[in-house]
Amino acid sequence: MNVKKTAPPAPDCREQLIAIRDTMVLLSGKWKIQIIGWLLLYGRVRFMDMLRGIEGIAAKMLSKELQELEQNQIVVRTVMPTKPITVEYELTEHGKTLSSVIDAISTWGVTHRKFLFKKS
Amino acid sequence: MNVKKTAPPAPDCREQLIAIRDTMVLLSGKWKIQIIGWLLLYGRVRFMDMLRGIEGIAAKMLSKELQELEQNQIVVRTVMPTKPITVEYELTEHGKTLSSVIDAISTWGVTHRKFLFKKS
DNA sequence: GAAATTAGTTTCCTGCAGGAAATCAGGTTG
DNA sequence: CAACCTGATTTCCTGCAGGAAACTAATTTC
Repeated sequence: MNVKKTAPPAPDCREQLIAIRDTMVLLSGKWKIQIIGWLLLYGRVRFMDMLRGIEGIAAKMLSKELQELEQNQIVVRTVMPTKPITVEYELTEHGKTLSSVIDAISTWGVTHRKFLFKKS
Repeated sequence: MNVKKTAPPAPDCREQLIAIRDTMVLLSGKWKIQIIGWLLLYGRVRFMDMLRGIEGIAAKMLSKELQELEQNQIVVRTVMPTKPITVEYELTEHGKTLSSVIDAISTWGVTHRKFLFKKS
């Protein structure tokens, strides 16, 4: 009976795992992280610019994802009194704190690409 | 015609957005980030311990997600010559570099919780 | 030899995420 | 008034992600 026991689930670690799950629930959906990345890079952006810029996204999806982000206070929606009405989206102060997450993801993507390159 | 033009998609920003997408493809699936978080916290872990510890996951899912992570060289699988055979999983050196991402996600989750608390 | 444990695999089923296209509604242009 | 732009919303459809449960197979314990 000397099967190596791995560590039991410590309660303090649980919290971190819960925090991870909570975050991922907010960021769930195929497009949310890309949308936030876009907003971090460009600041205040019009709906149509995102629709054209984010490759492959459909209007319904963009609209829906933005609504969810707005509900979670990650994004603010502003209707502009322009000729054809335009709507601009930007990150809230709280939304901007997601830059740490997005940066980490983006940076790791570059790291990973280098890793694959070294191998081949 | 003084509609405020938002920034045009600059090619150098594109790269970052692609890196984000690449990372998220690797981490896609309901359980991968939680699994990696678990491995970061506990190091080398047996299959059954994860199955019991990660709340709600089914054997099929755990097996499948681990296989995908192994294919992407995030995780190593080791069969141990124990009495009932056991299999241990751990992060590769490359997999461990994901800690920057997981930490950011975990930390933000805590930040977000505080943010919600302040509001209420 | 029955029961249990480990690590899966297989099958079957379902919901919903997400895509395509049409529609709407307000405003401007020609 | 027809055409076009904006920012959606609605409908319809499909695939596949993911869950539950049963089964395999090797080894050990009782």
